[in-house]
Amino acid sequence: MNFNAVTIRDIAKELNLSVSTVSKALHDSYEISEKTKKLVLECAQRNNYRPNPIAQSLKQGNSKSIGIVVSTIENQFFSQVINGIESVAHKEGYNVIITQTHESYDLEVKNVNHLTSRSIDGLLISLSTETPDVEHLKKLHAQGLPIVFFDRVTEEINTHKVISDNYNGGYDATKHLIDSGFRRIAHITSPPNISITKERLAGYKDALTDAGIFTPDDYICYCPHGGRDISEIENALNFLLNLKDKPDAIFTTSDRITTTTISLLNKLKVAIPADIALVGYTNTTLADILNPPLSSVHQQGFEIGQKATEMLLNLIKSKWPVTEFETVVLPTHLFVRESSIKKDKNL
Amino acid sequence: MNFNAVTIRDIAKELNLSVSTVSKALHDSYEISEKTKKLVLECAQRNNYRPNPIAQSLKQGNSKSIGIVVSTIENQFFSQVINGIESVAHKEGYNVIITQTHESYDLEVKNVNHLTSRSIDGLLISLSTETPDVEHLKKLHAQGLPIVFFDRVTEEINTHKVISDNYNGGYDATKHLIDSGFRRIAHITSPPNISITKERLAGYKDALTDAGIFTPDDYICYCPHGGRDISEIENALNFLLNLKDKPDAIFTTSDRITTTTISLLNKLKVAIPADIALVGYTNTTLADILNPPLSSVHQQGFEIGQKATEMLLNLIKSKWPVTEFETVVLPTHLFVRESSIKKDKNL
DNA sequence: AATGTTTACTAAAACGATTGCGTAGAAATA
DNA sequence: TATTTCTACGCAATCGTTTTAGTAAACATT
Repeated sequence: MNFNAVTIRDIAKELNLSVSTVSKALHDSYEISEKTKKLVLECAQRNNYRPNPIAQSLKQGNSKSIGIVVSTIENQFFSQVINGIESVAHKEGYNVIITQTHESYDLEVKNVNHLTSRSIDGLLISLSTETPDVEHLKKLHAQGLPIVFFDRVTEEINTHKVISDNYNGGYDATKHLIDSGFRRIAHITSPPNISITKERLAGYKDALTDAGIFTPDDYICYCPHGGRDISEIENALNFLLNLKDKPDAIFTTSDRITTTTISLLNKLKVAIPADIALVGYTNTTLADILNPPLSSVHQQGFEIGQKATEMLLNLIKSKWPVTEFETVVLPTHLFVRESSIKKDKNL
Repeated sequence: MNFNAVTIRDIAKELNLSVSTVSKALHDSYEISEKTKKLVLECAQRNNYRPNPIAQSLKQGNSKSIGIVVSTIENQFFSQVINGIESVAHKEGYNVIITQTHESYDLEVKNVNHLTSRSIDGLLISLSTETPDVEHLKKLHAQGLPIVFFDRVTEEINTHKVISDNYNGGYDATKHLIDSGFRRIAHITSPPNISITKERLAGYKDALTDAGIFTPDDYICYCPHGGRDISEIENALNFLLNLKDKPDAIFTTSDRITTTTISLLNKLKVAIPADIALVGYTNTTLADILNPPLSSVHQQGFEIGQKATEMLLNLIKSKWPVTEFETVVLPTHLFVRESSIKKDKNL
């Protein structure tokens, strides 16, 4: 049931004009007299006529909408990215269709299929943690669908990418902990297959190496689902807290892992930072009022969204197949709060 | 640039068949011989043919997608609602287009127009705080667009609605504060024009009245933009804290107002709950690890989304104009945490 | 053999908007 | 008056798919 019954044809009938005259009048064509234009416009207004965009899309061969795939919009980083995307897309008359993978590969494939089968003009995607390969995207990319990756990218597809400076984010967070006097710094992170994990981990490792601190591999814990399930982080913490050389600080990646870690440490009566200091990778606007206020690496979510969308729209609008691609890296910023300030426990 | 060039016509040409034969073969019609079907299917596969959904939509008169209008997805309540919406919509093969008003009336009108001009089959909307009237929706409703309101509803349009039990949420929160020994309970809330404000306010007032507590009107502060700007809450708090009969507790509505209130009180060194107790209306998953852990009225966001979508899909699928509408009210749940527990300040 | 039935396909008309081309009638020009 | 030019509009094709209404040819029935 199409609720909007008023078509260009209805107007034509009502005014005893041809369909093409009405269409041209609505487009303010020079071929139509002012009198007729006025007549048509008035009639369209009165009947609340709205051109059927589906018909327009069919005619024009584009849908003026772009698809977004993220893990979950509950993650403030992603909702900030989406705001950035919208700010650019809407300005250019593009609509945005948001889908969530909840870190599942299955859902990612389904969403991508759904989006392309709804005829999007381009795709913005941050890969799911569980995505083992990108064949589903390679095919589309080969067919000419403009794709821009952001946040979690893949090297297997050559296209534009926008990421945070994850390496330096990881380096800075770790160095800050070192500079604050911590030496046994653990790392709880997402699965090792996704790009952000590797990059942040590399930063973490290099900061430690540069400071001459040896860190056992035991200190690095991976959460298979990126912290989707509390148990993943419970396991990691149990493991870390039971090590004979218990860490005195933890560097966590991702919103979910970070906030869940605080929650669990609080529950376990492990004082932050007295017993264990914490620096997270998170964009939550609540970092300031958490208990304790959370030191965190902040990413320019909004800007990432903006940049990615600009690049995507360039691809979409390009008349020629684009072969030169670039990867934009935006800086991260470390906010130091209480959770990483060395305190004497007995103070 | 449509990236998918292969049409049903291409296949027809390649196999020397008619377009209709190909279409029917792809739809496994009984009119087509097995041999031809196999031929067509193989050819479609080989050329990676995918039906153009826009053409299908045009033909079928529906777009299989529903529009959502919320104030902002950064608000966890709304992202939870959206998850609920998606869970139902996707199961039924419907796509979802999310738009944000950021509490602006202008954006609400724009988004609604954009959505309907993108041919949605139905609309799920929570009104913006700044929306003065619903003429833009009345028109569409009159034209037969299926609409379901949730959260912030209007009485001026007769259709399905799904809301939280805001009255009881307000009542319970206030009663809890009273039972905890607080007597001077202020209320910081959204503008008085939106439904949730009125309902929660009524609950707040009744709880006080029922307890025989007189409360001056001064104790009720409205944030014109629903707390979008920090200054709104700063003003409210300044006002409340400078009253000669300073409140000993505050009941706040909405995620934004609640979390900003904590943040500001912390900054002002006003101890929660020792100086001022706090109960908020919020769905943040971080309530537990805030400083202090926040007592809050929790709404069934996911379920609201589910229910609203079920009702919308019923409207969409109905062959007959629906005239009997219902308003579903889902219970809220008060989580008591530290922020509202009476404490002797000098303890 | 004449008629009915089935099989397997095609032609053409939708869906709604856009647009190149054609043209009647008015106006301008020769 | 005859011819050209303009003006203002209509016709018909188009986008890709679906669907209704056919129709030849093969087969079966009487």
